[in-house]
Amino acid sequence: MTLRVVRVRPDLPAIDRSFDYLVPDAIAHQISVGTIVRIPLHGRRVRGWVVEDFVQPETEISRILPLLKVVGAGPPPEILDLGRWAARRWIGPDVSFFGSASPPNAVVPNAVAESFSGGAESASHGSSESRLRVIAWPPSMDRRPLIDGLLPESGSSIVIVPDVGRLNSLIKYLTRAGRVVHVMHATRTAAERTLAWSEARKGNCVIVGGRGAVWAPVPDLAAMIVLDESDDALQEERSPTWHARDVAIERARRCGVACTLVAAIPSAVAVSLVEDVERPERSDESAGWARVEVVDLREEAPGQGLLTESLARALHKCVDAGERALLVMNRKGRARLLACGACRELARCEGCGAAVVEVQSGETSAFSTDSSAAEVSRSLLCPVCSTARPWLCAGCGSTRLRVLRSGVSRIRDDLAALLPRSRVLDVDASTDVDLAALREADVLVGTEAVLHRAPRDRPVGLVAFLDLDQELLAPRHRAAEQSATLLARAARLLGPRSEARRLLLQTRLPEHDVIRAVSEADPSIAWISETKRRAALSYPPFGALAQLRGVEEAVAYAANMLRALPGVTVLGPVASGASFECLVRCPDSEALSGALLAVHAGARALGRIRVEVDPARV
DNA sequence: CGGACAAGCTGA
DNA sequence: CAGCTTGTCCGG
Repeated sequence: MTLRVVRVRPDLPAIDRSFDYLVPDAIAHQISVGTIVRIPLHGRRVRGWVVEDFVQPETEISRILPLLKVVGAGPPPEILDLGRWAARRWIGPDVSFFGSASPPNAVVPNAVAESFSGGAESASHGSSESRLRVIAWPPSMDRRPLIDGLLPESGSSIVIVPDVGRLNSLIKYLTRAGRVVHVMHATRTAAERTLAWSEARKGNCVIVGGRGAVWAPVPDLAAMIVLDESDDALQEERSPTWHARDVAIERARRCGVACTLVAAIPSAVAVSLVEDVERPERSDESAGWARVEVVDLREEAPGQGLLTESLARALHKCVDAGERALLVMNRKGRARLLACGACRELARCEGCGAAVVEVQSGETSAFSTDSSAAEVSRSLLCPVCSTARPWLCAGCGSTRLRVLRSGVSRIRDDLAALLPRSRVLDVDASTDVDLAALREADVLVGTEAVLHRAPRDRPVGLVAFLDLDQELLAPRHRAAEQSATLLARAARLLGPRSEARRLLLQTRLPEHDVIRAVSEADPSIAWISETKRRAALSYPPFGALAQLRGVEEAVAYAANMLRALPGVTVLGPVASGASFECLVRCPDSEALSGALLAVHAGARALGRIRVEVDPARV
């Protein structure tokens, strides 16, 4: 009788290798590739994944220890492979992907006889429909029938949805259509996610979830659908910065099944993957976008700040109709930049010279129904060195300070004055505002979080971006696409085109292609111009980007090594706060992975380097 | 990662 | 030279 030996990858990201273990007879029937086990390693007991079965051990059999126990079922072999692909693509440890593909709690493993013997996925359920489609679907056009139509009758499908808010109506719809739906979403409890994972393993179902759902262990994948494909929520923020859209495309390709990407304004990456972007009939398309009103800030009377005449008019109309208004503004706090009304001196810190900001004592209530702001005591604070200063000009001593740039809470007060009978509430992602308070509010003002947090109890009659240029011109290469996604989300809240409801955009760039695309209900204007821009810069999809960050020596060393490689362009390193960073560009992501992996091992000796492939900022 | 063991710094 | 820090190695 020969001893059964398995190769196990320990769940220790810093260890870049696997180890062999003996399989005790008592648990032999529960072990297969993917099974999560507990192993003894260097005096510790750690979790790991069986990555190979029936191996010929490399070390003497006498030194091999037995597995301690079976923790539970893990990802099927083909998902481990997909995880390895992602690990290379985004330069991360394979175990971080194995973790994403595993249930949060233990799942009883199948007996070996039951388990789907390898390649179940490769037995294509999608038949000849193995193709990639990109659909530009207007934000307010019901996409549920579209999705239902994309789901094959047999086999399992995975639907990735970044926007949790839309999840429930989709689930209800599909369930009513007779589908067996399981939800795999980070907002669910561990027990619920574990249950969905083990149900997915049985196949013949529809998995609906956030980005983590691309790893669902369905054995009979037949269709992959990614909704709001251009939404940044599909990308993991922490390294490895994997993107669910790209994993979905790869998984579908490997299984030979159809993959469909849907977005109001598809990303340049998505558009580059297909011959033609599919769109609804022109009349349906324009009906699916809210009416847009562009306010050219250059033509507005000076001194009124962001509360323009047009905005005031739209607000009154919305509030009078009993509908809710959402105002988006990405500057936090009160006045961010002040100047003396008498001598025009910029209000700066006497210590370090940084621009001081306005703070108020006794600033508490989220509601403000009056605007007796004069009675609130105001002072100045340096955001750099925290030096406080009284509310007066350092140059001439005048107390008449003029606001050059105002923040959310300042606008909230001005709105309260403009709409004395309405409740104005400011919202941001950090503060906890309870649902009751949100429901009572007639006007919500804050960062883009207002678009996510607005309750659905009342129709939204107005969404206004007070300073859209903040988004359009943000110093990130994806700024235009991010703005487009934001505008599409706003348009969705407003519903189909109607005379009354509108999307109001305040800007100094009324001719910007993202604004034109939205106001003309023609998303191609945005993706064509974005594609041109990317091509000119050799940015994705016309090249691959990564950002390296870490201590100076390590980044400098890596940058020099990379520069020496053919086809690699390196910008930097430059100091960024306490650390250093550089930008690496390659003709394609395979070349980028190859270059980074070649350098990574050597650079690690000099100190930790954080690698961000497809960085969202920069 | 985290323990083991080796080589380096300090102090009375 | 004990006693502690810092570095390098390695795991079945």
